[in-house]
Amino acid sequence: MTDIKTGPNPLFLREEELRQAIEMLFFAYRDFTAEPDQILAQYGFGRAHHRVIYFIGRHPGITVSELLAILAITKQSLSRVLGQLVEEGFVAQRPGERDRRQRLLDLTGTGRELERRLTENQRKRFARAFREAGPEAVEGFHRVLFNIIDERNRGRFERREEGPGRARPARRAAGP
Amino acid sequence: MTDIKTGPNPLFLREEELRQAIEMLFFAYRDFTAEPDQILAQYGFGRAHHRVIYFIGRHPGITVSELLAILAITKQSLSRVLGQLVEEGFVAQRPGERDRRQRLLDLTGTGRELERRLTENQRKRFARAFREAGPEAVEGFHRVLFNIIDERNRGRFERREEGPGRARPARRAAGP
DNA sequence: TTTTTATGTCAGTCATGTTGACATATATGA
DNA sequence: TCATATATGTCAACATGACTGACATAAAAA
Repeated sequence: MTDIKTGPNPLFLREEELRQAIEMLFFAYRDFTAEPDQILAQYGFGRAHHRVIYFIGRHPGITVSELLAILAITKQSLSRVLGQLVEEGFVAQRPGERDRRQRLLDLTGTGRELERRLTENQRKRFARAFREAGPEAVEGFHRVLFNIIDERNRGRFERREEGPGRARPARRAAGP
Repeated sequence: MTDIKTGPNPLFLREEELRQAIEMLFFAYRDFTAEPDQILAQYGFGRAHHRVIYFIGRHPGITVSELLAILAITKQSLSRVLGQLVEEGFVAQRPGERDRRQRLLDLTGTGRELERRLTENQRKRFARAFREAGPEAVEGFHRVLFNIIDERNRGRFERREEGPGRARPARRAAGP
């Protein structure tokens, strides 16, 4: 029943390693969002505004549905936040060209400015962490975090080694 | 003004790498908490309850102040959540021995059970991610995430290579 | 004995999510 | 062309988990 010759129980070590990972993710996420949250508060905005600004900046001309799909919130939730951003001049909208029901979203100058200010903070935090941890650690970080994400959400981080324009075939559901 | 001979602008690549990291953290955290959130909902609890249960399980006999320090929320916020957990029999309290003002907190059997159920989910997710990414990646993940956390919160993750009981000297504030 | 500390409580507010129901304009297919 | 589906918006109500501010109590410490 009892291991002989082994020092501390390896199952315990594994358990401890996993708990450390869980806690690190908790503290990292909290510290990672704290400073942007403070900046946002100056504008009367919250973290939800940051997410909207971020993804519009990342995907100029994104539609409302696409944004909803990324954020995975209800349209009612988005509407409040997005409405404020439009009204206060951080986000501009224009009708879709092929489909005029769509609202295509873009950041205004002011919006880009705020986006830069918010994201620069988080970029710098990662830049520092990457620098201090070294390039191999960065690769490892990427690999682990990629596997933490639900499979259905990994598409945007897929490494494309294939030639351009070559759509990757849909991954089969796990199985033989 | 324009780089000759270099392919894609390396500054752009770096920017892209940093943005990917930012987004991965967002999606990972969301997916990581989604399943426990669903379990909690069955009990009428939320993520805040999970955090309280988790840290009481991790530090049996923890005081209210210590818990507040870890969670970094106000006592009013904690009080609601903790109150429910006590009332519904997931957390037990006893007065401190040396200081009878203190409330020492422990999980009950039911509490431990729920804690296990919640955390097992997250542990498994990390176990799978670690397995698929490999041990070197795990080390890298740890190094990067450690550096993402605010310095003042890193203590709990410090690798202690020194002998037991040997307190590590406080790190000097950066500077010459 | 006075002051500080650990904790609790009441009351109100805010940000961000939810559900459900219904409205409108446009696109698309039979 | 007409019917249906889609993209989006809006109103209303509610839940969670944070916040601030003010005040209360018991026990420890000076």
